[in-house]
Amino acid sequence: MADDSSQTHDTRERILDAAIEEFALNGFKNSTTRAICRRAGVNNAAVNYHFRDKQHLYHSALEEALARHMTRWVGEPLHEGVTAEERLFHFISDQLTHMLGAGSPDDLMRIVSHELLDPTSAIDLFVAEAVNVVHAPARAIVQELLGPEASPQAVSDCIRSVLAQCFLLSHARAIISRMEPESAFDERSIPRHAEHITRFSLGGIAACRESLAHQDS
Amino acid sequence: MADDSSQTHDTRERILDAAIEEFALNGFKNSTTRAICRRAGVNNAAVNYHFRDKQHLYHSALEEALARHMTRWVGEPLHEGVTAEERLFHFISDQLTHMLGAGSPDDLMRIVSHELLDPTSAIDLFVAEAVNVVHAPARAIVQELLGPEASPQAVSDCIRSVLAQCFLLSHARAIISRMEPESAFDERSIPRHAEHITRFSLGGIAACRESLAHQDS
Amino acid sequence: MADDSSQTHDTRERILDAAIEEFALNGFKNSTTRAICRRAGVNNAAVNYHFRDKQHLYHSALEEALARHMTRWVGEPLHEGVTAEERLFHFISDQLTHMLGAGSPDDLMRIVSHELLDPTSAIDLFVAEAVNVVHAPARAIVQELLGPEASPQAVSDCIRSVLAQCFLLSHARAIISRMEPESAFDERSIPRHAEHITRFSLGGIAACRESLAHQDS
Amino acid sequence: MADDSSQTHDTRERILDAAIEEFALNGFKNSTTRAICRRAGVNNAAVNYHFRDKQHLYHSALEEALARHMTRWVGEPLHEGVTAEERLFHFISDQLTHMLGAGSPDDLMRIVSHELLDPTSAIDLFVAEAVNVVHAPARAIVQELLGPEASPQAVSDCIRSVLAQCFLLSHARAIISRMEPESAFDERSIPRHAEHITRFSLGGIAACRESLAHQDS
DNA sequence: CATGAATGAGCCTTCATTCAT
DNA sequence: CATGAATGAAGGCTCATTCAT
Repeated sequence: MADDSSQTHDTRERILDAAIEEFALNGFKNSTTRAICRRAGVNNAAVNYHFRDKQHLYHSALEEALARHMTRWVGEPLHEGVTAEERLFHFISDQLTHMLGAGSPDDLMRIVSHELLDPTSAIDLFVAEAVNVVHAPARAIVQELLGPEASPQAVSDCIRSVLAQCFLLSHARAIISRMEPESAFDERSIPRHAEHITRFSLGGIAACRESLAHQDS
Repeated sequence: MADDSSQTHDTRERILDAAIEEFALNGFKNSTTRAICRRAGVNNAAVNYHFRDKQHLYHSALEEALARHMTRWVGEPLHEGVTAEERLFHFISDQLTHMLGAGSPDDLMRIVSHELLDPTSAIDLFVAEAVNVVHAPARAIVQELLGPEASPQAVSDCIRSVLAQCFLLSHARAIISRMEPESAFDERSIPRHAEHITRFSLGGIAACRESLAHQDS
Repeated sequence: MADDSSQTHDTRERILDAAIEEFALNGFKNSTTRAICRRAGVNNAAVNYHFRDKQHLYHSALEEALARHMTRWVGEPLHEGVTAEERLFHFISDQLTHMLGAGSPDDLMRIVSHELLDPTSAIDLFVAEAVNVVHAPARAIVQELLGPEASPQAVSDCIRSVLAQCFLLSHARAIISRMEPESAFDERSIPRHAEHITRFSLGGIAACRESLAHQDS
Repeated sequence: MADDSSQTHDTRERILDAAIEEFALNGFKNSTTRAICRRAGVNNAAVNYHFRDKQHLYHSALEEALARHMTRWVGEPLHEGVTAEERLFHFISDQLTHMLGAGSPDDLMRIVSHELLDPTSAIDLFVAEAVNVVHAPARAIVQELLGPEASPQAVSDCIRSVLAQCFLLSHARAIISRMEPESAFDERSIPRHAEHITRFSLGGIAACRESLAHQDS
């Protein structure tokens, strides 16, 4: 009976779960409320009752997915005295873990990808989140590596270069795994990728720092 | 008769043109044969008559788009005696031009992105093209920069790091332009981005080369 | 307890108020219980709770509207010694006031109009009311004007002719105001219309009286 | 086979027929395209294919109903030398015939009534038709009866009084037949009603003429 | 060779109603 | 006494496809 009541009452929750999965699979327009309701095991009209609209359901689903992502992302602050290089490695590992790790983070990435292809008003949610949760910590690390005189522009360029490498692994998986079947793509390969990206990025940032130094003098 | 055949060819061709643009904009499922036919100025039934199916039209459109892209990508081989650094810069500039440049190349990128999200059998076409047209020249350059002893694995990792930076600019445009409105994103900004990516990548590759050296010894 | 009962009564009453307005505006089928409940500020299920049904609510609303109309229509009996002509003018003015005057009388007219188009069993309520409240006084006046020998048939014909002129102003307002934008249609124009209708009707009744006289002789 | 082809090809026509009947019965909002298509024996999507929209179907149906009405309304011009009184009787008989006569004219009247209760943009069609086909001939007759000095306002008032009596018979049929069951309402009663309305109206117009004369002097 | 006409499936939404609390 | 939650039915519309010509 406890099971029954819990099963009965969280219709809203179940719709959100189903919506996140469905929107991740097919994007906004290609997802159907019917499929979402079927997946959630509720009546078709429930979507309109609880969320007014397919649009509003989408927004609610995005916010929910982001919220879940944030709670999981504890972002354990590194101990004092850790070098910027080590923090960069940690940051990259975190990114890869959240992008490639099993479970719903992948849903969020797919939703982002759909938004990138077909931006709706919801994309602003991601921009805000990206700025606060990803860009801010990255900026601290990269600024330290580039030196205090590095312009915001230069820092942004390097952050993009770092994130791009993480992002590609998640986004182009379909092609990469076809081109290089030998490079495994499961969770166990994350450290290997993190190492390469860190090494490559440290070299890249160092090169940029040198270039800036020459430019100034 | 010449008139008739040219007219016939025109219809098919016009549908293909329209389909490429439409599929690039909206992906496969979100594109409607109606919109394609309206854009092409032909009857709704023409798609089914000439291509049997929406699916078959999609595949034909992809092949056509790829073919056009290949013919345009003459890939003028660089003169002998050019340093690997210069060739890398050229390669990156080419990539950015084809990804960000106005016109149909962007169409192809969008189609690729859609395929990455929702792979169909058509994705193999892109894999083959990526290997032949993009990866092969990149491999030559990076191998030279990494040194002859660098393993294929190491080379692939670096190629990915380079391409990732190009790809992000094209794919995450929607977010980047919202996060950094100051960084222009038109064709004129390509040289600036190419310079940064080249510098960053050269530094990264150098770091990887050093690491390999240490590892070996 | 007094508080509770007044609260209860309030809910039912508020639903009735809202229902009358809504049914007047949109008729039975085009009115939604949702809109009624929203307007009344009560829960959606309240309609079914208090009135079992949309149908039953409709009948209750009609009865309520009629009852309110009756209490308002005190029909102040004219002083003795007033001529039939003056009483006719008064009668016509009354009709126009109740048909065109602002406020709920108009609601009742609209409900009647809807019933005329789509008669339900509720129409009998209106027939009874029309006979008692409208037709009876009119009959007295017209009979006096037509003369005592006038047949009920002749009297009914003339009553219809008089009422028709009043009714048209209320019912065809949408067309008339478009055809003759200059003739104002607010409450202030009632006397002007009443004068014309009275004059026209007196002439018409006189003509009928003459005709009856010729027929008899 | 001739039957089959004629049956097959006039889908548009059959939809229009069904739409006129359905809209006459239920008005615009309460009519469903499904019911119309069922009645017409065609697919649900046929409405959208042939008329784009429920709205556009409505307009097309109105225009068709009006056109049919016009062709039937041959309006045989009266011979010269006919008195205005006789022409008025003819006019009123025509109106009653078209309002009460069997067949589709009733459909048109019901659509008009629905429009009067819930005006849409389509009401302008009726206004135009009313002006041209009904008001213009009536104005000629009434002006002659009222005398050349009668103001347009006075003429309009009398026209309304005449038309109101015709209109009531068609519109309030549901109540009248309940109040006076003895007065038959079929086509055979038209002459009797026409006679009364003519007599009443001639008397009314005469009274107005006298009043105008007094006013002037 | 090509097309106008027609169709069945499916989508999003609204509505009146019911039920458990 | 009253309500939030949930539902089945239905409605307008779009889409890819087929068919007769």
